[in-house]
Amino acid sequence: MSPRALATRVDRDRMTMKPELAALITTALEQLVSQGVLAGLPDAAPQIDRPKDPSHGDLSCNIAMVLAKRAGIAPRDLATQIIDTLPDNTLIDRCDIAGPGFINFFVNASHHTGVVRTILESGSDYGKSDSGAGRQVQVEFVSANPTGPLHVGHGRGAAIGDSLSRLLEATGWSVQREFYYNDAGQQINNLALSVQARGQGKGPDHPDWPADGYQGGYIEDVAAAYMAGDSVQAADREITGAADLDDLDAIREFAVACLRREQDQDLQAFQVVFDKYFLESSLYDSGAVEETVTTLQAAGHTFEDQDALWLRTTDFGDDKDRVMRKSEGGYTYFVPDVAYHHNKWQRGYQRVINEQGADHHSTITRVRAGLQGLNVGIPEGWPEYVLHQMVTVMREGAEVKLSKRTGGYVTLRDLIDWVGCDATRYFLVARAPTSQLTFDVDLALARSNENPVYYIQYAHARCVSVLRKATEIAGDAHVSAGLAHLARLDEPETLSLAISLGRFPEVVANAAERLEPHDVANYLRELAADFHSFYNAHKVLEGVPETMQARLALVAATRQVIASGLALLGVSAPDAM
RNA sequence: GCGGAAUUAGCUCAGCUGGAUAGAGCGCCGGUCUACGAAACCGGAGGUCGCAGGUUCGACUCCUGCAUUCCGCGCCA
Repeated sequence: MSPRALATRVDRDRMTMKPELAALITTALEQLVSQGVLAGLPDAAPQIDRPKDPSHGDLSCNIAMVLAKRAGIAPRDLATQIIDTLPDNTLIDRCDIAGPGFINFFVNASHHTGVVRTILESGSDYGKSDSGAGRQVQVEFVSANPTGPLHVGHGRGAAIGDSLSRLLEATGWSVQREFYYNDAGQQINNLALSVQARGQGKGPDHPDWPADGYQGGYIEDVAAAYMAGDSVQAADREITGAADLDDLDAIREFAVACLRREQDQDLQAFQVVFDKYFLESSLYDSGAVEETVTTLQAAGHTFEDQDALWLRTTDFGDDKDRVMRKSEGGYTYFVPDVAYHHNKWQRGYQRVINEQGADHHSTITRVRAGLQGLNVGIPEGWPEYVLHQMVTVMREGAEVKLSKRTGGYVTLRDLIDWVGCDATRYFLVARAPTSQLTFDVDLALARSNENPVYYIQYAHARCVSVLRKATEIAGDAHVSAGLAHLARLDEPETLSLAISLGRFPEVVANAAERLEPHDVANYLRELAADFHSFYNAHKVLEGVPETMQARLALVAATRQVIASGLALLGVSAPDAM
């Protein structure tokens, strides 16, 4: 029977250990309050930790120390009273009081091994929760300008943003992934001028080369395609090169289509899919930009100075006021930005997360200020931001600064070509976004446990290999049969693997809550290590049948959790390597 | 100068809303296959958590100051 088939069984109590214990302790505290020992309950639920040292039990609680002072009782004495008052239960085998007043709980082994049943019954649903309750959240990420191929920074944004989206989905949110296309600003004119210049045979060294022209080799490709009358499929329409170097509008349209297509192909190779592409130009077409300006003026947050129109962002915490409309008449970028975010709000997204490079940090205050100025009820901290720091690429001990395609920055495509999609995604998401990231190409290519991607994927392949072998020996009934013998999973390596499997729902919930997907990457590394230790210590396909069956069930559960965890990172879980 | 981020073992990094003797991989030293995949495992050495104060039962974690590195600071996006 497959794990899928098992999932039809009665839905078990999926409550994890921490809240279960917290409830027991709260009951005890209520009892102590009614006995007059305590004056009242604490404000928050008791804090339950997993101690690092196994001799401190499976779970520990500091509540006695927290309440001791207010109760006028020594922490250790209060701990004793809490333990004595704890209701009867099957979760806890015994408790200790340790150090200054920690209560250490030793969980009944059947609760550890029982997770195997839960995992096999839940299948890919194991680890998911519904804390999001189906609420909508929009995640905007990548949002690169269509002026060149995606660089490694966009890659990091793509990896983090997509993984965040997956985490939010796993915790019950309804997620919309959006890409904002800056197709209307000055940089697009520079793009068109650059293509025009290339079409005229000029290079960056030519005296008439545009001032802020794009110098990458890809511009030559675009110019050549334009002159050859090639057709480019971009989003919903097809653009054909007009081959007319005087028609700047035609060049612009064609060039944007070319680069947009290239970015789409990069994202496809990176396994990232967006629900919506939002075009900046549409904000001008719909009048939303004008409307934003009018609204801000009407609200009295603007002033004119030196022929320019300014927004008094200092009223909303900015360190200086910002120009909205330049003296030459055009708008600065942040006006459409405000209009865009207002549009998100109007679309009903009460929660919006923007994932961007930290070099855009200064826009946060500005955009939020503009939104506050609109006075339409948008909360001060809206939208949320996740900022990632820079990525540098190392290869053979030296920083890589050049890319063939761009002549400059290293592209996402370069990384995918060098190390593959899986390794690229893993490495770009495995560090805290706030940390600068060094992408070591040689490490990502290594096929040993110095490379976490292969280490984790290898653990998955090993699981599959053992399960396959077991099926060859005696069909596929072993796994389900093992559920009756989980008590045999009692060796230290086996139990610690089971305990790690039991942590998965906490890890997912916590990573989603904190918007930090790298927690999942770290967890998987540890889980794989636990599995490899178990695997080396105990032969699965030997010994008495009941033990073998129980271990097979454990292996099947491990395979499921590794696969589910990797899926949250957008990394594949191969059956063989 | 202002704002943001960072500073933990030789290297690359974890450290969950403050919790017990600060963890992992690599590298280094030493072990484990007539094989359920050794792409693995086991053991050892290695740290004043940038510095100095403060908060408290308790600080890598919170607060203040300082130092260093990175990123922003345009009528660019």
